Amino acid sequence: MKPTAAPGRTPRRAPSAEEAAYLDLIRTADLLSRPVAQLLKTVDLSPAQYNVLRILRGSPDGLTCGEIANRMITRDPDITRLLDRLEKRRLIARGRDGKDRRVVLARIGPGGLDVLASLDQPVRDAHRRLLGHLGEERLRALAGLLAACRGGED
Amino acid sequence: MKPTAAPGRTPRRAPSAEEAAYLDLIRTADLLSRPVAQLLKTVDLSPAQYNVLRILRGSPDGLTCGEIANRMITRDPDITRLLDRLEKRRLIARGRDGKDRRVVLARIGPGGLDVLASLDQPVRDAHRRLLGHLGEERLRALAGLLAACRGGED
DNA sequence: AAAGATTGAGGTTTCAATCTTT
DNA sequence: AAAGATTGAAACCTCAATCTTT
Repeated sequence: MKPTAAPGRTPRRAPSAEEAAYLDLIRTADLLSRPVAQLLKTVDLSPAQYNVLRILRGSPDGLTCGEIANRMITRDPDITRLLDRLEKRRLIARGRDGKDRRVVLARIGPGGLDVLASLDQPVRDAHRRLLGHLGEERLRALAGLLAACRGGED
Repeated sequence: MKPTAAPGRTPRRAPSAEEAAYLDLIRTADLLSRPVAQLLKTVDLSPAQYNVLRILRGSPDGLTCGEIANRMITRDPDITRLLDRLEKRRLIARGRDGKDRRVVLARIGPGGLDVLASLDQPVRDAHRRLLGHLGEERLRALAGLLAACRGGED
């Protein structure tokens, strides 16, 4: 008996392994990022803003826009206005550098450190809740495969 | 000799395996989705719009907003305006259902099918270019791990 | 001219509130 | 009242053009 499609469903060629993995990857990232974004929203931070704060916490001497852009986990073509919003809330401070007056150094402030501190444990909990059931071994296998994905042509 | 941090870099506790995998996942999804989004932009489609068209191609009898939302690879809380834009370009058509006049059925049109047809090969090529170097075995392992990720608490 | 950052304009996303039909 | 879809307002993202300093 030949395979039959569900009603109203046009059968198409089987998806390639590449396409299947690609879709799984996007879908999974979206699914897992959502609860974290929800958590961040309780303190009115977008994932990108949170990412910037964590980057700046790691470099208390301050970083230029370009350096921040390089370290972002997600590409962002408008660091300026991202920093604008954080500065308006006094979570960070900005200033021109003394030597090269083209560059602007962004630094995290006490307010930013406080917000981050209040999020550290909840974020860790969320990660564990979302991925802890995989166990260390599979998590490392996953990390390895993802690194291999990023080593492709593009 | 005790481990020393890079200049200006505040050392922090080693990230948990969950956090590392989480960040890798988000980063990788962003990185891989970008070239595809670029390709779609050549025909003025966003990834979400492309996703809707593919979903509708699979169901020529039409689907309700709710059904479309369920099948989206990425969650979208505003299917209405997504469809608005596609309808304005005559890639899809919409109409109220006869029986239950609350529901709106969206159907793909000839224009939408044409755009999709023009994209099928380039999209396949992009997937292969991005992920083909992994090989079938690792791709399947990846798909399995991603499925396990989605089977978590949330 | 090039590097670094900012601004303007348009489209998109998001939440919540609303409208319509059951 | 509940399900299904639409609308309003505000924040956000993106591209290209601009400004400033080297």
